[in-house]
Amino acid sequence: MSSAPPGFELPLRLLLAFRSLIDELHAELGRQGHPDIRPMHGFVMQAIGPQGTTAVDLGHTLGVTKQAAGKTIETLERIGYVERTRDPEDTRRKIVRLTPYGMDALARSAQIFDDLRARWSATLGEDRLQALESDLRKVTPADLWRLDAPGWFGTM
Amino acid sequence: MSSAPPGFELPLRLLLAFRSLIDELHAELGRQGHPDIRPMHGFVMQAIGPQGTTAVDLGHTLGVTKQAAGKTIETLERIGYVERTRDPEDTRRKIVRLTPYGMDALARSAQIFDDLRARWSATLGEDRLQALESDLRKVTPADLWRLDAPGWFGTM
DNA sequence: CTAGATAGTGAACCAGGTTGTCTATCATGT
DNA sequence: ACATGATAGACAACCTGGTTCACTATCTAG
Repeated sequence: MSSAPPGFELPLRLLLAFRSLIDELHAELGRQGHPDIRPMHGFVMQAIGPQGTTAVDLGHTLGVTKQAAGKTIETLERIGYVERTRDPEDTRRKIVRLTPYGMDALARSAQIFDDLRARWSATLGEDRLQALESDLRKVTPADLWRLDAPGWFGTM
Repeated sequence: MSSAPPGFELPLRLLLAFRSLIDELHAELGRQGHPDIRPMHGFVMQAIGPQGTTAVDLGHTLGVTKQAAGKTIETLERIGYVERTRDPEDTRRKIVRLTPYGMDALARSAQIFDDLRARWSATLGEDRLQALESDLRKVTPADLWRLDAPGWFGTM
């Protein structure tokens, strides 16, 4: 039986790999006119999506409380990535929508992630990369968004 | 050319995979007498190692300020995982060492990580898992510890 | 023996999470 | 028609784990 590395290397490599993608994303986003965006903003905007959402829904999607979602929305609003409007159908609700600036960030993120994936593909070979993705799918939950990403590392 | 998934799936899967390992580690650690330990504590204790360190060194290893390292050490001391003694060679320095309780947590973590890796190996096949690890090594920095793990997601 | 570097600490601040509480609005059953 | 309960959002107080700035104590070198 060939020697397996110590088990603790695996999680570290996964985190490091994640980090390196995110770091490169944000370095590139900074160069492309989005210097103030931070990792969780990208995830949150991805979760908001083009059609908008509400604080409660967003909290539900991300697995955080509505208050936390509300704070994050406030921040994103302050830096110009989203805007809130009252829902005329239900005046309790406020619809959170990406601004054109936010849409731009989201589109650029998608492009940059594709480019980064292409770089990995060039390094590892597309077949190996697809195998890696396929393997990761086998060991992770189906729902991509329930990652409780914002702050989970600090609080759990 | 066969269809590649959108690039943003990859980082999410990496994070999710990391999370799931860490969550299972801590669920198991909780069952084995370490209910208060939290994700970053494991990393920090791993970084402290059996021979001990100092706040400045630890901060350097983890990529955070010495003050942040000091706070974390304080927390670990409070819950009994490390202890600090003055260095007789240089009375400015305080050597941080794992207590037997801390050693126990570290040993159990290592065992649990090995078990979790074995589970992945059973799910994916040992060859695929080794391929995955090898691929991750190709796209991550060599130094396993420079992950700025504690809180990095919140602050960057 | 003084000047500069280094170890640790404290204070003030920030981000992002939590729980608990409150108001406004919607929806429903009598 | 209206009281009751559920829901959306906001506010406050608090926790963690980061940051910077400032300070003391100690070591090291010229």
